[in-house]
Amino acid sequence: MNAPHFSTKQRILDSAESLFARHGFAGASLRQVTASAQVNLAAVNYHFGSKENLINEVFRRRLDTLNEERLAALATALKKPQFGLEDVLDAFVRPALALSMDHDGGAGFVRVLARAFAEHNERLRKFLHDNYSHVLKQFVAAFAQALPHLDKQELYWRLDIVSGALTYAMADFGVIKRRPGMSEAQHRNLAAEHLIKFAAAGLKAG
Amino acid sequence: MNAPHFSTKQRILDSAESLFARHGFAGASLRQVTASAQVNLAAVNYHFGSKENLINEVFRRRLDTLNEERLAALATALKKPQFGLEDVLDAFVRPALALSMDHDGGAGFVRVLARAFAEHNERLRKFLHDNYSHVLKQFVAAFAQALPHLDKQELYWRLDIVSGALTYAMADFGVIKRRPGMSEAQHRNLAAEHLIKFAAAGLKAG
DNA sequence: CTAGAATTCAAACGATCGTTCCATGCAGTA
DNA sequence: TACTGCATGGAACGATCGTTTGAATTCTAG
Repeated sequence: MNAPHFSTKQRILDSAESLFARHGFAGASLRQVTASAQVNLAAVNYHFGSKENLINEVFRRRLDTLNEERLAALATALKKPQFGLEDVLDAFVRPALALSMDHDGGAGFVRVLARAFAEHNERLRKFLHDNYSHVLKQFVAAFAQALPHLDKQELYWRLDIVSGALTYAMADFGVIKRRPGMSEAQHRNLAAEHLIKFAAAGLKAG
Repeated sequence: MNAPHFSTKQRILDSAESLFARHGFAGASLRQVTASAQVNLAAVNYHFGSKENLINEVFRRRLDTLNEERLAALATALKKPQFGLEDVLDAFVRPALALSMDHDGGAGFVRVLARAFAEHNERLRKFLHDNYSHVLKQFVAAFAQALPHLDKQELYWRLDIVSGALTYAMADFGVIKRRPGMSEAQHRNLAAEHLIKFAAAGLKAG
């Protein structure tokens, strides 16, 4: 399935991402992963140490760039003389949406992300918190600035719903068929508009 | 953990629900389930035939009554001279929200439900479709009536986001602490209002 | 009370899990 | 050419998986 001219590590990561998306972290075995990647079984423990560490690296590979893109987009949005809620949401949604429509595996990763949400795995949450909590913090601050009428507890509560909804929606993006005669870029823009409009309306409501 | 004066089947279902919520369907073994239920390992295959059938029965036990309550609430809402979007959403959300705040295991089941959403398991989806598609149909018809300005494709698209968002939100309800000095019933009502307001705003937006 | 059905039990089945070991292949260096 | 390092190979480790078996036990109807 995977071309042999990529490195062993990369092919393992690609196969792991795809199989974790389809069968979950516990449901996909290292034998399935290495068979799909066409590498030896022992290669996983040689290159990654353990299955759990492989899971972490699957996340790190995508989240490093994804969160950089998000922070860059947020910084751009904050430079606007008067930025609004939609600008903050756009900075959060659009990079992930682009990833979810990526052809070389990114779509699978967003489904892995949705699984991680549902898992509530303690070690996985610790890993994500240790590595990416600064991103969440900056966005919470920006949301608080754009939604001054919400107290902190109410804001957290609504952001929790929004992030869950967005993750779920983006994970299903591969399933939803786009209208005939519409390019993929158009479809992505339309989807982003819907998501942002939807989330903004919910956040502002009340 | 489980009182021994309940039937073997019921104790297995209780333990399975709790462990599936915490570790997933593949992650929770039948040995963990039967140990927690304090029954013999073979009891699962004796009473349920297989692990997969046990999973189905975990869903059936809660969804039978949950969907009955939803349909009853929807029928009541439709009797109103002019029902609105919020009434339909209320009929959908409130029974599930009550379950998610139930003390005897219902809270765990909603997390199981969120997992099923993320799983995209084919056999599980078939089971849910075979048993409860008529409920979804009635709600879609009611939503279409309350949102006449949305075409069918747009409605499906938004309902997909809404149901995913609501499931995620309700699954996390156990985590969110209620304000001090507020009764649980008050907290549930407040949460229902927030969810409905949030979902309604998103559905009506644009 | 007893025969027969229903249930529980300990034990084991083969399969598969993550992990480990050690030999082998293959660079680049002295 | 011999040595050294990393990388890969096949094979096996002990543990655990879902499932099955057959005997022991409990329940129930006549």
